[in-house]
Amino acid sequence: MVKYVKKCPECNGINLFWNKDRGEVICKDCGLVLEEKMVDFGQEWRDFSDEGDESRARAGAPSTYTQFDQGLGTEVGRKADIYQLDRKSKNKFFRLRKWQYRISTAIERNLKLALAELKRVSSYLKLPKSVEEEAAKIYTLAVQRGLVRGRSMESVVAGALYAACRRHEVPRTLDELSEASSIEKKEVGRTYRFITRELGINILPSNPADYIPRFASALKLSAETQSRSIEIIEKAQKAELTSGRGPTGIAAAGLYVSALINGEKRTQREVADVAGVTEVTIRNRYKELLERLDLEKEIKKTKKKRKD
DNA sequence: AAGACGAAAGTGGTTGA
DNA sequence: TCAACAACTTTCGTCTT
Repeated sequence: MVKYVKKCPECNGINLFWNKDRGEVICKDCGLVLEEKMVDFGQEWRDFSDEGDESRARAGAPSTYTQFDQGLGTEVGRKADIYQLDRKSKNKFFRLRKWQYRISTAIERNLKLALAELKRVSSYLKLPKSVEEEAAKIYTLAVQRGLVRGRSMESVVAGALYAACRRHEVPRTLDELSEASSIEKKEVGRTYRFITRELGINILPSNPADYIPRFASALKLSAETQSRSIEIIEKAQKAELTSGRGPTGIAAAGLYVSALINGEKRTQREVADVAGVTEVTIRNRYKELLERLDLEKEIKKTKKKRKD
């Protein structure tokens, strides 16, 4: 596999490799396999590596996005390469190398800092490693596409983490991301939307049920209450009470009702605080749930029981 | 007195002309 | 680009437990 100094037309990533045996060029960032004929363009595709280097078997650490350069470095040429060049080419060569150096060091410095921040926020939120990796990947793509320009590095990190959480179905609220990264909630949401749109990823609305375990444990509710609230949410989804609504509000209302039914009452205030919505939103969802899912009987039942 | 309820006005984002 | 719009919030007064 030979590394090219050329950007991927799909994701604009710089990690393109030419597999000589197969005659394919593969982008390590988006997995795109470029058409063979692109290789034939010859001069467009500059190969700065020397053969011997690459044909040697290489066994290294697995490539990872949380390392700032994925464990792979790019360099324009070596000293040995230039002996065969005339003066003009030499100048060109040095110019190129200077630029390559400037660009790559700037990007690498940024990535180093950003990934440190990313790790900090991620561990603060106790996110799984897989999410951290995904976020690092998203951030790396964002940097390569120049999406960080005009935005603070921290907010892009927060946005990338938020996106990664959603893709792995371990959603955190914007409030939590905001608190962990000390970026305003609005800003996190804004950059999240921006980078997901620009990178063309994701866009599947998060499932309210994904929030239940975390909210429930924060409120010290029993496992029965948890599973009951998930049932309620599933019913609500079938009754089309969930589309267009904020998932956290639905999760909060479901949890509130099931707590009532199981005689583990929490105030609307408590649930609202944990879920990061207001009491009003809980009330609205709660009302809809009662109307459409006739849960009133069940609540009355538990009320009677408590009297006994 | 605390919690639940609901009306009214304001905010930020989406959508469609 | 702008206005209408839906969801959610803030605030506040009233009712219930």
